Amino acid sequence: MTRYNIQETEAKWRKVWDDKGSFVAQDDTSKPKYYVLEMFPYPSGRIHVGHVRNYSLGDVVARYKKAKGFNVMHPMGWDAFGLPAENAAIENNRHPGEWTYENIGAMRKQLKAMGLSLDWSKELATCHPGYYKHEQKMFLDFYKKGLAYRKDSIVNWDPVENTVLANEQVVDGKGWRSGAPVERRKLNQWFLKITDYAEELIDELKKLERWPEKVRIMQENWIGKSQGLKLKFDIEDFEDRIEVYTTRPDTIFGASFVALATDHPLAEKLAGEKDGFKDFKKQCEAIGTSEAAIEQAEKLGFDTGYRVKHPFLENDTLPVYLANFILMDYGTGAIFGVPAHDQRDFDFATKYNLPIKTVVAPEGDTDFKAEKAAYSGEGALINSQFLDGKTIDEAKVEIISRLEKIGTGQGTTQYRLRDWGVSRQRYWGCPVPFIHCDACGIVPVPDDQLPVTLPDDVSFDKPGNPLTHHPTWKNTTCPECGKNAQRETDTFDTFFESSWYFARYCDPRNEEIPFNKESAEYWLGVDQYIGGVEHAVLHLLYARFFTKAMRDCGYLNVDEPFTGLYTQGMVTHVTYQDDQGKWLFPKQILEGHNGGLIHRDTKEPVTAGATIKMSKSKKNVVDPEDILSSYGADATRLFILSDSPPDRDLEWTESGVDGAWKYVNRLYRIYDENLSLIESIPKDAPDAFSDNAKDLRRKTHETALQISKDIEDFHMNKAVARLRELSNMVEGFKINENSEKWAMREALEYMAICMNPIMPHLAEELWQMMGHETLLVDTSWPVVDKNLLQTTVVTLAVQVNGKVKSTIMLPRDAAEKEARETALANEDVQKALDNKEIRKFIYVPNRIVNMVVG
RNA sequence: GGCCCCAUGGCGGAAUUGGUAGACGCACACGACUUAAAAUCGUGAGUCUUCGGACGUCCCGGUUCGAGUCCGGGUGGGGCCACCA
Repeated sequence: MTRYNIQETEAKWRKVWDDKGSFVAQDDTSKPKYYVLEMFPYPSGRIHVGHVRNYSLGDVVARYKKAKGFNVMHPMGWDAFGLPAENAAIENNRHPGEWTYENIGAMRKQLKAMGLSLDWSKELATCHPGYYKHEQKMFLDFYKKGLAYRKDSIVNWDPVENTVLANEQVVDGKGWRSGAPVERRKLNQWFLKITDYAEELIDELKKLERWPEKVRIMQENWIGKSQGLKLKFDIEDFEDRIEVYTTRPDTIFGASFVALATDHPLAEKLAGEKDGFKDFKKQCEAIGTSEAAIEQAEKLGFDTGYRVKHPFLENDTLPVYLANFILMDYGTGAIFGVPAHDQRDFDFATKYNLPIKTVVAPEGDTDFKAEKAAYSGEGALINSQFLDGKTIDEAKVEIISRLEKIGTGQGTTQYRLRDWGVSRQRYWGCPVPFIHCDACGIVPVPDDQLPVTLPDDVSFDKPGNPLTHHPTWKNTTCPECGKNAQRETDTFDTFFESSWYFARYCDPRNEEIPFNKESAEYWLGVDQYIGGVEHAVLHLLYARFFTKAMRDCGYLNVDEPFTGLYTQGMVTHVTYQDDQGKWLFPKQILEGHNGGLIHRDTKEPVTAGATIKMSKSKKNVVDPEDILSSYGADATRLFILSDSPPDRDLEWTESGVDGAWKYVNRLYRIYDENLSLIESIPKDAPDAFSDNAKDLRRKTHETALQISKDIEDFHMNKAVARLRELSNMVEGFKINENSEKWAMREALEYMAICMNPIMPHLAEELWQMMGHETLLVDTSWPVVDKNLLQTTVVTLAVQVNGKVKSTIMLPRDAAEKEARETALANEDVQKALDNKEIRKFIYVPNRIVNMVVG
């Protein structure tokens, strides 16, 4: 018996595929195309188990679709700009670029060890000037189209690091690295007008049928479309009017105050001179930006002393407050407060002793009063003059139409979505291609001067943006007037690069064009995109927006980037701690003689804790490189695809990988032991098959069919189970005659092809062992003979009063009479019937018999 | 607080979409091989049982000849968003 040498064999086949260019995609319109893409990795230095899961899943799809006759493109690249490179530069005194490219080299090697069917000829890195050049041009085109603009905005500013922080980098109101309290600062920043596409982005979600419902709902909520009313209030003794936005215009008669955001343009005008205004503003700003702080924050108000006229109540006026809970960047930055029907307004009114007027009552309770809390449920209008008795929806329509008639209000659609701020005060990103000129203002960099490249000689010894500190880089001349001017030193948010890379794979080496338009229109949208659900909103929304913006700037005629999306679950692992509570790596753990866990070196006892997402801080991580080198790629892939459905969390266990490894070896043994038996069998099928052979053939064809269904549904765990069922049958199959030999060979061939998406190296090796001259990767998915699938005899359950009492054998599609006779002839059934009268006889052919007895 | 998802043996999970619950695997037990262990192979197992059966898919109720699956109510767990008017 030969032993299966995993390392050698796997390396051998990877080389063969590589030398033959088996996975290099060509534009070929004679075949249906299939574009498989996994979210590209950030080159942090090493791949982690999440990557292994992501790329194993994608590879199953890519290899399967190739076998199914599709022209498959399955490329890989690197999301190479980002903060970690700068942090590494600071810590190790290295250039971010050098660090990044070194990491790419290391990770490419790791990925290649997985035997993925990737087209490496299309590899790209977003930090390459040949990549970001096109991105700069794209931004200029967006600018021309009015999709990019500058405005003042409030940002999280770290006063120690001298930089803007993303919301995620603010922890408990402090900078994540400096620990300094974050300030809110107004900065002039670049924005992309994603809000222009709010309607289309929300509308086209409906068309993305092959996206998880969950992700579509998340995007829908994020965009947050709401129907409402904009309404202008006249202020007594003041020339301006206050415009408010509400989604509950029906409650207008319950309004008891109007409130403005503290940074509303009118705030200063109305209250600027008043005592205590400055203190009030300071108090509001002191409240942190963290969620916890906001939640605990008390409602604060400042009475401006002004009053507005109620649009329907002649002599009624409402006080105008400034309030800390009103957001300037949603709606109009002003509201009318209805304490009885909005909890925030209720809290505010209680605090400042404002009237609480109930105007909506639950059905059948017209005397209802919202006394302890706001009531936001269904009901009918009360205390509202001409609205009384109407439902909320009817009242909304009525109010909007009346106000539109008198011209003080207008029904509007509002979105929660904000424009995308893309400026970052960072070095390792794509420079924003603009020039600041004292005379001409903001001037785009001319096309022939692109790309604006990053300087190599940078230092990170001072906090803040190295581009600003660079002695010469920002000095340039104005393209319009020729005078001295300065470059923009901000770089783009790194979500910028990932918003269009899927198109760049269509001619990634071309420096002249961002992508080949014709080719991109052939390949896009991505038929199957796979990645973590954590990108459900940001990346996936930005990429959708970019695609539409590129379309409108004439780049390509595609509406949506990803027609199919799959979001995979996380990989978890048990945590380990020693007696001192120190976290330990799984590979530091051994099982002691008494069954308890001990430390591999110190032999001290160890406790196993919760199973949670792998994280470096809890040390519950395994290094894919260790796993790949000891178990090989096939076993690793098999394990990761085996038990858990891909959208759920996967618990990594050492015994699980071990089991997968055993199965790889077992499969090899099955083939090795059977090959000599079937060697001499002629290619042509025999005229007749034994029953035994027929059973195997049925299982073989059924398995091929099931596995293809399972893969198409992303039920990789089920596909593995089917494969194991077939191999179990093959293993126990006794060969007595030629037709059985023939069926055995067919089973082994089909099984190898079905194995290929999951364990490609082994499958290729077995294929060769069976004497095939061509490669398995170039072999088509097996043809399923539907005639073999149906058995002539079916086993079906016989129930008495809904409880299974026995099973009977019947010819397929047997008539009811025969079913009844066979069922009644059954001893167990007779016993259960106990001579009682059969009141009803139910027979569903090939499914079930059920008898109801009295 | 809002929106969404989930609940099946000791564990991960299957179940033809309303038709024999527990496929496939992990862990376990016993047996074979071995001086022994590992590896490998074989056998067993939802629970209780007076060995006739009875019960069983988080709990309560409903629809149905028949419910893990559908409907109503609850409990528990998870995810996303969150002062969005």
